[in-house]
Amino acid sequence: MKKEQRREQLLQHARDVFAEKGYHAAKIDDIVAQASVARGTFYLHFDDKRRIFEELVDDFLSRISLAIVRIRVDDATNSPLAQLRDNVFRVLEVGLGDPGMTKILLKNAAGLDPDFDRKVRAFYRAIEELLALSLLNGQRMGLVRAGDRRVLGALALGSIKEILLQSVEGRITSSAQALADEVMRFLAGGILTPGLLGEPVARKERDDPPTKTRAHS
Amino acid sequence: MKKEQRREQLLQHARDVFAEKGYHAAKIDDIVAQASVARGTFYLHFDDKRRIFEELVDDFLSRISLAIVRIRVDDATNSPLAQLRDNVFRVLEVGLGDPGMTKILLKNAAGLDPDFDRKVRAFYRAIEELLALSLLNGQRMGLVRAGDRRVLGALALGSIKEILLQSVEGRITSSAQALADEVMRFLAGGILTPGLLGEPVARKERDDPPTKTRAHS
Amino acid sequence: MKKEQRREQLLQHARDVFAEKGYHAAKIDDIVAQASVARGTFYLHFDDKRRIFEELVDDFLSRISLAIVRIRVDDATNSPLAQLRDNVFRVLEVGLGDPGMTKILLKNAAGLDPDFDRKVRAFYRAIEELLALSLLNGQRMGLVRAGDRRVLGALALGSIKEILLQSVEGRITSSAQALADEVMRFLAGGILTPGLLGEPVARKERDDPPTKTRAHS
Amino acid sequence: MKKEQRREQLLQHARDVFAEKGYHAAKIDDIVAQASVARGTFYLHFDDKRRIFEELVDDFLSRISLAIVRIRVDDATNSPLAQLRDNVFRVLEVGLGDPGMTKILLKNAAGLDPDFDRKVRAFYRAIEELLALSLLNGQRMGLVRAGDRRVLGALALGSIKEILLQSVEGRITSSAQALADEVMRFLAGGILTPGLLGEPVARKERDDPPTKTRAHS
DNA sequence: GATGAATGAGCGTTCATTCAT
DNA sequence: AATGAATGAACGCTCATTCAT
Repeated sequence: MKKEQRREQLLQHARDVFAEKGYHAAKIDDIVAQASVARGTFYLHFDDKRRIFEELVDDFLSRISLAIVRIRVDDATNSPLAQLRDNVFRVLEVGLGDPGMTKILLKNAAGLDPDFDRKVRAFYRAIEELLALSLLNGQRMGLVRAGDRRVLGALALGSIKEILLQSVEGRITSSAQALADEVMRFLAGGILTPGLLGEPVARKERDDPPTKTRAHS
Repeated sequence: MKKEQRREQLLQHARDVFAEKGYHAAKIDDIVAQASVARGTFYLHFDDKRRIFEELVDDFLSRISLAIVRIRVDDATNSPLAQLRDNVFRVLEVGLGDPGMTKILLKNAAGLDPDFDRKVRAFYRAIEELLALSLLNGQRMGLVRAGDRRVLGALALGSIKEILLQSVEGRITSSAQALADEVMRFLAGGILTPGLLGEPVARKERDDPPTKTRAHS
Repeated sequence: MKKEQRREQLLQHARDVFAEKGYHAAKIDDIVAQASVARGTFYLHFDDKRRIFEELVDDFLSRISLAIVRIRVDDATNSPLAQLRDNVFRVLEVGLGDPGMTKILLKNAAGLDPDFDRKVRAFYRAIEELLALSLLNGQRMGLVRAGDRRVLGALALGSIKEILLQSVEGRITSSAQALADEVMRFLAGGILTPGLLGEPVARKERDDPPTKTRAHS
Repeated sequence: MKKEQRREQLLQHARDVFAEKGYHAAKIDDIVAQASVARGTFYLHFDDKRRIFEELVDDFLSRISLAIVRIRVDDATNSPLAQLRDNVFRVLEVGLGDPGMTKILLKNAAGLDPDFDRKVRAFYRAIEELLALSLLNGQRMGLVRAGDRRVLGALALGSIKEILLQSVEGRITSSAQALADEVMRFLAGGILTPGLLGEPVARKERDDPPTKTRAHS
């Protein structure tokens, strides 16, 4: 059990150092100094620098993944909307509960290591796929307005990511509950006073959205 | 200006290399190889690696800054809403016009260099301040619904950032125009069908938002 | 041309250091110190430690290989025996001409690096094959007495290797010419006074030597 | 003696590991893993890595030394030649009986450790001295032909070393008996058909051999 | 005696930066 | 201005050895 404790201790300290300095600026020396162990001890528990980071990221990503529960339309007690709100809440809760990893994942999303970059990219792809699918279902049920699901998904995802980022950087200090409510309010009605932009509701749902191709490369 | 050309050439190649490999994986050797000059030549034009990157970032950030025009309420020809839409459009246009820098700024937002981190942070702070101010004005004019301006700002900012990110990564392929419209639609009415969440409009504007303090550390 | 000189200089110094300390005890620092260049300079010319060593070994082995000329039975001016003697002489000459590499190859013949071990082994195998073949031809021509060619080859090869080893270690100080003569005398008549062991000449040549299998594992 | 058993067990496993991987590639971890003991246990029985290796080498060298019995001219039952043959046989027997140590001693003869290098060198010097002395006696008795005893000794020694090397590497598979006979045949008459090189017997014995000094350094 | 976690000196390698030509 | 060889600080990692339990 002692060994497992050391491991855990090193993981925590590593997380802190990575969060504070970023992957590249975080030296093995920083981690072991913070943990007050010798350099060799680190390699007793982890194969190399990349590995401990990967373990931290894997753990965090799986916690996020577990926080997202696929929405069930036949749930009697929780409406799809309530389930969506719960998902948002749980993701925010996980993120706020581990500010270090949240910061790393949101700010150092690439350029650390080819393998690692791929992993993070795959994670986001999965999220985006799930979102697109949920939005399609939402559209079919009349809960989500018409529009390109990729774009709608990006808009929603971006909102949540930024809320998380500013929270872990201390610029927003609300609770996960309050923020989840804010996000839901945002998704439900934007931030502008209703009626300003004409009638967005009138649009018909389309499976193939008429997105014009971009002009510039 | 032979010298100025060299400089410019190096800047372009450096941008490409940085965009492709990220700051740390981009070696001076890669840059000079792309530019077909000797290694020493690089240092004839730039003090060091950090500096050329900083110059690229500075240039990009100032182009973004120039794209954002403070909204004037007394503009006869353009409503505040139209001005907002123009801002969104121009920012998207700048971002899509320089996918390399956009990618770097959105994915490697930290951990490159202490000085550089500070600069990016300062840029975002400025944007956020401007946003908060604009939102306050919007609330006063009845254009923006009530709510914590920091949170509202983050929600809006995040949407745009994510749209940009997914665009430069090729997962969204609409034009800046179309995307600006989508963003405006989002800000105006969210993505959910109206009326689902009760009456969000009924809330009163509050300068001090009643955000509950977070439970977990 | 300057670069090639540096390379050559490093090769020479590396050879000396390797010869003096052996592969493992030879540190990059030793090599660069001996060459009076900075550590980085080494890596400007060679990929890594293994590589410079490999280059030295490859070069030496190919010089040895070139010294060995396949014996031609139809050579009018040089009898097969004279050709054999020339081969022995040239091999000794190459070995004595590069005592450092000779010492390394004869004393550190294994345990340096898996790739390198394989290379040396392959070299010796090739030599042994050539020897066995030459001995077969010699037997057919009546120049070589009957006996297991592998064993005969090993006996001859071992003599030459030991002569070389003791020469480069300073315990034997004769010239390559004199040593070649000694080796030929040895191959021709051993070291014992003739007639002591009965009639070794009476044996018949056998292609399949009757070597008893060993008793102990 | 529980402790003595442990020691012995570790020695055997260490010998196997050293033989398989060579001194440097053999890690303490490999040895204790083979022996199924904890790492600390190793240091309960041996001072350090060099020591256990030294012990193995010492043991092997002394077994070789014991196999070599000084030739007695006044032995009624065994002629000097028969005693020589017995020596060769016993050395081969010891070598073939411990292929691991034989391989190490013949292939990693240097570069392991300064102290150890010295010890091996001293052993070979002793062998060579003994050989030179025996050859002198042989010459005086008319059993050994004239010639530089150092060179003659090297030629004989090299033959035996190579036979051993190729045997433990599996390229020669004869028994120690058969190989001893082959070696004796070789020492008695070389490998060439008699009479090919003129009359080597005609030379007179000289205490100071007329070896020309080498031309190249 | 046995264990195995902890130690830390040491080394190979990288790469931004300098400078003689 | 241009070149590219040279520099050396810095860092990740290994592994023989120690020591508390």
